[in-house]
Amino acid sequence: MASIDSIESALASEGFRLTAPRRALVEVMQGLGDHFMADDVVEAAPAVGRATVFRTLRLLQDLGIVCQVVLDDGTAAYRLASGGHHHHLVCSECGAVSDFASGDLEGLLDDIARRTGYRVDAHRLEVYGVCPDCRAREG
Amino acid sequence: MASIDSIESALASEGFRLTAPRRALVEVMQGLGDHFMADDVVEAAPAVGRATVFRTLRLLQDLGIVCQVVLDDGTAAYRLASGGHHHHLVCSECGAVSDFASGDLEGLLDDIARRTGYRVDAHRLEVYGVCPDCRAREG
DNA sequence: TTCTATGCAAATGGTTTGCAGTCTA
DNA sequence: TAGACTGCAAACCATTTGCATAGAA
Repeated sequence: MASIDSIESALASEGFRLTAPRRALVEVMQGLGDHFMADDVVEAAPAVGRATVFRTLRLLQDLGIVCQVVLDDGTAAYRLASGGHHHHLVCSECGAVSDFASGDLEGLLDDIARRTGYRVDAHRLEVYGVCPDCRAREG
Repeated sequence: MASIDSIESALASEGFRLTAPRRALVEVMQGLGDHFMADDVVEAAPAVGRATVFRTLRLLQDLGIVCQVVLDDGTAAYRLASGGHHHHLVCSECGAVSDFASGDLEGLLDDIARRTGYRVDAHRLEVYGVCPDCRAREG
């Protein structure tokens, strides 16, 4: 999870400032756990206006500080990005979201490019299952 | 692309009927190409009520006849499913959506399961790039 | 002082729901 | 005739926008 300082410099490098409301929002997001909806942030930061929450989420997403997770049911949630390219592992039982990187996917994408003639630029992989904790709980 | 007949039996096997509006919607979707938004269907089928379009899309999605495509920008579109598990290849230039199956991904998922302790049940992979036609057009 | 950022409230857009009427087995 | 299905319109909900104000360089 990115530190406030690194977020501040990421903003600065694009000409944006880490204002008080933005700082408050980042802190709230850090407290919200591994994923959250826009509305969770709105509720957890009552001092910050709704519009600012959405504007900030979009800004942070553009900067790669926040990323989207597509859940099981197709709805989207947000998450503080762990940095670098990664994929999400979503637990269908408890909703936990964690991430993983996978170099192995690159070979697969090369293969797809070769077979289809596409130039492959980006991808999105979400994996759904049951996390170790939930598996243990269920025996 | 599934035929009307196969869709009718898929519906029947779950106790649903292929009514006239539903048939009209499927025909409209077939004419809409490789992907479409709910609203495209609403506009292309003026004789069918908006609510029926949404109810039918959901029904067909539950039956696996229609699938969701998550586009580049995170918005979701629909598509008549090609049957079986597959992934989507989305062209960022022209928006074309095609699909591909990939057995190679299974090994990768096994590996993820092994490393994380998750029981992996499902996944969603969307690949974004530029299709051969667009690449040719741009030289 | 100038430009960015904010808050509020209203507008928007897509999706769902309530309900009375229609169709079909 | 009973149950599934439909259309319409209203309700809903999340997100965006307009605009006047506040704040930082």
